[in-house]
Amino acid sequence: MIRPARGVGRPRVSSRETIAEAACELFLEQGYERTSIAEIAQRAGVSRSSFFNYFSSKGDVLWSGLDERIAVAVGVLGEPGAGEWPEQIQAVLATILEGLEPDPLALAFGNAAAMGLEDELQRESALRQGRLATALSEAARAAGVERIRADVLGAAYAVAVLSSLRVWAEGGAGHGSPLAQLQHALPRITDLHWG
Amino acid sequence: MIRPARGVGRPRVSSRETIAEAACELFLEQGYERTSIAEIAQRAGVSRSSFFNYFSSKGDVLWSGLDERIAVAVGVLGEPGAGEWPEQIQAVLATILEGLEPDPLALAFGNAAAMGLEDELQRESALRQGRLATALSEAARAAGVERIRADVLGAAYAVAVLSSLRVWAEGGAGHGSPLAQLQHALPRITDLHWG
DNA sequence: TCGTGTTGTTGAATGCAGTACAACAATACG
DNA sequence: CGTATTGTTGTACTGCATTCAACAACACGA
Repeated sequence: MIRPARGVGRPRVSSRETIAEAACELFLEQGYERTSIAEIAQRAGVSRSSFFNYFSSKGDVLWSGLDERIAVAVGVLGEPGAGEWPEQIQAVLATILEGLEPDPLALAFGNAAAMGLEDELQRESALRQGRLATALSEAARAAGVERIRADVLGAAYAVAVLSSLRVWAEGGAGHGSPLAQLQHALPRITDLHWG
Repeated sequence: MIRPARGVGRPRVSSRETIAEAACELFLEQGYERTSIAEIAQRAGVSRSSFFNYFSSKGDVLWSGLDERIAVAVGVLGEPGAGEWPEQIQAVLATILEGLEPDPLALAFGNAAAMGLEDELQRESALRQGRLATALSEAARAAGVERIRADVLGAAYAVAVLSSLRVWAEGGAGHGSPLAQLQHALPRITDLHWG
């Protein structure tokens, strides 16, 4: 994590927010692929080296926010007994989307065409979906659910989370909340627990 | 596509099979990440440039076989009326795994640890799963299924296909067939069509 | 036999992502 | 004022992927 500017050592000159803003501007102006890290750094007023002090990759600018939330959720799902009841699982999933504000990722979903991001988003979304699905499946299996059913369950929940996020972001990320979308989707999946 | 060696023009010196074999040898010896395209080309007896005449990337060596099958399936799913009945969808999915023989991808699944491929496989599997899921969801929606249910349905079917492939390959890819795995998984999902 | 068109091979050059690292700058603290 | 700590920067390097021009090997017809 990034330490506070005040304290020991040289204070930071920039911030994740500043760099992310510069990056998003460029993504909108000329597309994601056509924007190099060097350009982002230049617009943000730092060196290319420093970019990597704030983000580990270009994609990290878009995904770091969601990734942190997913990592927390995956951690919780790994604890014993986390997959016993549908309510438990659904509560964990809610924490992923809870209080989510418009961020670079939401902007990317909302302007995927302008940024030339359709493929990239599909690709990276699938990765997060897979991560979540795996954790969910393992939690379900630990609770005694048979493997294939657990896989289906995990995939269904994971797609619901990512879909909710996408729908919310495509709508402009100003109106409503991704949680509302999720609450609408979850009941359909609950049936899968028993069958 | 690659044209036959006999015909007009200079005949090919190598083949996808030759290069794929060289690549797999190196993957097993020293891992996937640690193997550069230059090394693969050298072992296969061609230049680095020529590698790209046969494969579009290092990952393509592993995935081109499955990608072609998925592309066909996605094309079929895009035709009108392709998602009307569960039997239709399941028949299309069967064509993806039908007659699949041990190939670089199966070898990779079976030796993921030795090749240091766990992350890469998770990542790339998720991408294919997402592609399939999208096509399936759209076919279901075209058949009148409500959106969220269609998404869940598509995700469930897609994970079943990829899981079947993985289970088969992890078992050595010699015994059984991935189709058998799929036949075992599909009935659990059929319920989702009606709810 | 000799062009000619077609196709495959090769090397060189380029741009970009990501990593490693050493030199240097700016702060707090004793 | 020295020292430890932390942030910034430039440089160099590896590797992926693309582009392009030059060249090589074949079939075919004149």
